[in-house]
Amino acid sequence: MGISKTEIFTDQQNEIALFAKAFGHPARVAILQHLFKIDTCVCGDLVNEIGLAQPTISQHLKALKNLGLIQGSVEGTRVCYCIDPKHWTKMKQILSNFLNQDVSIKSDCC
Amino acid sequence: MGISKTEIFTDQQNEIALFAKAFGHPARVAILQHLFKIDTCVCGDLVNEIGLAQPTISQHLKALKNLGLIQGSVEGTRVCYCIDPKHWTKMKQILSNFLNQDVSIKSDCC
DNA sequence: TTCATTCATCGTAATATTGCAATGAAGCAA
DNA sequence: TTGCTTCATTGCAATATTACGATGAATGAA
Repeated sequence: MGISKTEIFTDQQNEIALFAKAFGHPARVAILQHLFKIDTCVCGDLVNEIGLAQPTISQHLKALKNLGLIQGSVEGTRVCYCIDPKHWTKMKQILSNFLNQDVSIKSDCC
Repeated sequence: MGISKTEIFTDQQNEIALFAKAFGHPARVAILQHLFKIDTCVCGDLVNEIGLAQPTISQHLKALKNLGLIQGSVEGTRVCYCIDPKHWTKMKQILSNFLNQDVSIKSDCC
């Protein structure tokens, strides 16, 4: 009913899904790519860089922050965001494990 | 407005988001893991394996199939699903490229 | 043919997500 | 103080997703 029945899945499955959902929107992909590109951290430049309204960007940043993938530090009236390397690496390992399951070479289905 | 503004993002960003969305639900993660585990293909066993109703599983399978990640072949009254190795590999490369962006080692944000 | 099995599709309800205008909170400058 | 800037939050509308009962299509068995 529009709500995922998380309780019938393993913690691992739910964790993979949670992380994957973070990348499930092009705006969040763009935000992360931009944070990677410029090694100094950015703030509201993301609003100019990506063509979405400021509240929308703020919402996406919040989602990424809640997952721990980015961190923000206040600098006067500005807020500086950057990748959180530790959590990014952890997430990367979890997703890579899932993606790298071996595809058995038999090409035929059934 | 509930609709992603895909037009303001690059094809690459939209593609990453589309694939990631496929893993953004634990049921689809579970389906894929099960298809990997048993190397012979499965059909409605997925309904028993995962605790969701048959139409729900069917819906998730359709989503995965539309992305090309799995393929299904009819066998009498049954339908046999399995990973599509070619598309899986392609998807894996696209997502890995994104995940493996270098985290610059400077730990401090701004 | 009739019946049972298997799966897809339809229709619908409940919830989630996306997006933005309006507003609020916090800092800095004058 | 006032005003400006920057960002977060609130509130709401539009759309998407998730889930399942009911039904339909196709096959095989009797």
